[in-house]
Amino acid sequence: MTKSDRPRRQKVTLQHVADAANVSKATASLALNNNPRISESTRQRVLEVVESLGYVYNQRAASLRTQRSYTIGLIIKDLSNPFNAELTSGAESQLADHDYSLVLATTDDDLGKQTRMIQTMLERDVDGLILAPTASTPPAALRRLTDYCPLVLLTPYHTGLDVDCVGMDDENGTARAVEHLIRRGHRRIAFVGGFDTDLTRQRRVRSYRNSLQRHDIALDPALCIAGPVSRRGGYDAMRALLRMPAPPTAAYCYSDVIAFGVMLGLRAAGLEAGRDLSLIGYDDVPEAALWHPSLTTVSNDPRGLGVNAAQLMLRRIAEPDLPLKRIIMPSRLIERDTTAALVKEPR
Amino acid sequence: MTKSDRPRRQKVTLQHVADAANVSKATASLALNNNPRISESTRQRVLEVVESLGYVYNQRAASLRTQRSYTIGLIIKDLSNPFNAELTSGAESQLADHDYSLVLATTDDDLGKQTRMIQTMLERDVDGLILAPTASTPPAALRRLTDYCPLVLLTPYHTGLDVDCVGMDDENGTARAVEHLIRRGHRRIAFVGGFDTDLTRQRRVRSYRNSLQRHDIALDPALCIAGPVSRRGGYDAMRALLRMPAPPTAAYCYSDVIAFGVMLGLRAAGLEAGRDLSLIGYDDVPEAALWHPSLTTVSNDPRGLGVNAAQLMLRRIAEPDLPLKRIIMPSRLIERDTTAALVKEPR
DNA sequence: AATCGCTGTTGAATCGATTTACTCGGGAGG
DNA sequence: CCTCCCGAGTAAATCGATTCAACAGCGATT
Repeated sequence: MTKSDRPRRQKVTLQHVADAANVSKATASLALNNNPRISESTRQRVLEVVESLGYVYNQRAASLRTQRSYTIGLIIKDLSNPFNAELTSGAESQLADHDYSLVLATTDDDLGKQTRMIQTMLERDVDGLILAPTASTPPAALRRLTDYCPLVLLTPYHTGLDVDCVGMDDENGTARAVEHLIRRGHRRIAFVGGFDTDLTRQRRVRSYRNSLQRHDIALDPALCIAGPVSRRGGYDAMRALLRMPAPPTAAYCYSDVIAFGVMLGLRAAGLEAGRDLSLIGYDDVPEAALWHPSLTTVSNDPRGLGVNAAQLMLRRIAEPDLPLKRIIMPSRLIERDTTAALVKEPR
Repeated sequence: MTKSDRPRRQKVTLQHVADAANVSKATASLALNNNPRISESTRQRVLEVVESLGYVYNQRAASLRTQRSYTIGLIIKDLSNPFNAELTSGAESQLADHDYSLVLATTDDDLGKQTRMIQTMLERDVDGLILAPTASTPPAALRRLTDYCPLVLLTPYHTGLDVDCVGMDDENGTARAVEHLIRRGHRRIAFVGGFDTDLTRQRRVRSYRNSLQRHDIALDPALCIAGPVSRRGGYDAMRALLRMPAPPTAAYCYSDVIAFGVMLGLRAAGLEAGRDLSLIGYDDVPEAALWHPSLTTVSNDPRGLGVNAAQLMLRRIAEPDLPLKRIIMPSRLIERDTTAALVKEPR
């Protein structure tokens, strides 16, 4: 048996509907669009024919005339990352609520692939593009892009471009975490994980340094460790830190997964987070609450990020002349057991 | 400052390109499509003009004539689930490799929303639809759908329809897990988590029962516990099991997250998985290897599932008359610490 | 009876590409 | 010298909708 046994049905067009309902194509179109100039009886007749013929509206054909595709492109680095999956999920449901479809593409953080995907999106004629640009994206390319379609960037980074942005508040989230540690009496606080090419990390490191300096704590470059964003990365970093002559008493990690690795590294040395070292992660992934001991972390709302990006895009499409908007999503510190009082509260 | 300061540029069409290159629209089109009838010098001239005017090809307009949109729809239940995120990621990259775009929609496992999303996809005129149908989907609806576009179902369930399918091998995965426990001497083996409306769970429960019967172990319905797919669900189920007069000595869980809950439930009673109860999960999520003790689990390849679904769709589009194909992805058992020998190996 | 206004409908142009059938000038073959 | 063919290019139809100016009826007004 092959699929050809039952051939695909011939496509039913508006012309067929019009013929069957004994009206013109124009009338059929207006009827389906609930135009008040069409009488109720005619509209009903058209609707009945639509039903009986199994007509499906061809948005693609219509968009040629209307110049709107009701389609938004989303370009992210990858979907394997739960953060991005949540973000995408939020954007998708927000768009679906407004009858827009989501076209998805990933770049694997590769500029060449990003360029190709942007091109594809423009050829697909999306009504707007939501883009998480790779770090190496030249600002000129983004500016040029705004000539072709509305753009929303997923970054809090102020590029000096007049482009709508939605991003996380890395600065404040970091400041809150580091100051929490300082308030508990810590002076030697490590920053663990991530690579310096990452814009998000650059922002967090900057804020980490500022917080220390605000409290007159000398910076020790050796306490800022770069490495892969994985458990392994955290594990290795912790082992290295423990070999130092004066190991840190607290660590602030670029992400929760790194923090988990740090905890494993500690445990391998017979130490425990919370008791022997205060630890804070970033992201508040579900395991953070369930790990033992539970992880203090900075909470993000990736889904909210996606929702906001989609909302902003829809607003921009509806009112192109609205002033620029830059949304920074707040972060908050979730206090759990890895920062239970190690050193007594001062005073 | 408002966005209107720099107005969007007027769209450049093929007609503009043709005019600027002093050729007809037809010639311009043929040149861009590398048609051999167009001389090399003319082709070059057209390409130069394309570059200088910043022309972008309008796939949407072209598709009206060619009847191909180079777009595939993917409808899943939700993206928050890492399994689905991986699946989507696999499908997207496979499609991108063949210059197809992915249009994504989610149903939240709601039949009404699924119906609406299918309708939207058809209106968007996708070249094919990959669908993870909700359990309550009437087979007739799926059959009707095949009249409108090529369809690939994400399910191993044999619906009796002549539709291409890609699914996981729940039966074998389950059999392997349960027989592993039986071989280690267990007789009272619980099945934990999920609800009976879920087709995947139905298949696993069936296989679980078959395995027990094959080894002449009497079924105890009280050992099969339904509940939410969450840590909480696993926790509550385990507490209930421990209150039984004769608690099970092993548990097979519908998913890893449930297994994590079971471990927490055990721990709350002063017991430990691996030592006091053998435990197997399903999915092999990344934490499974890192939890303490590490979790024995059935490994799936969700990304491979997505890749296969996309491949099958592309093949179907290329050769509509190919025989039906039903791909079952193999599962394998990953042995870790939660099934370390509790009872001595028999013999 | 001529005019007006109103309602409901329609013919035709349009969106931006593809594709078919045709033109045109020049060289090969008889 | 006439025909035929060939290579290079083009005019026009087409895909399936939207949209607007125009237009039939028809009852009411003058």
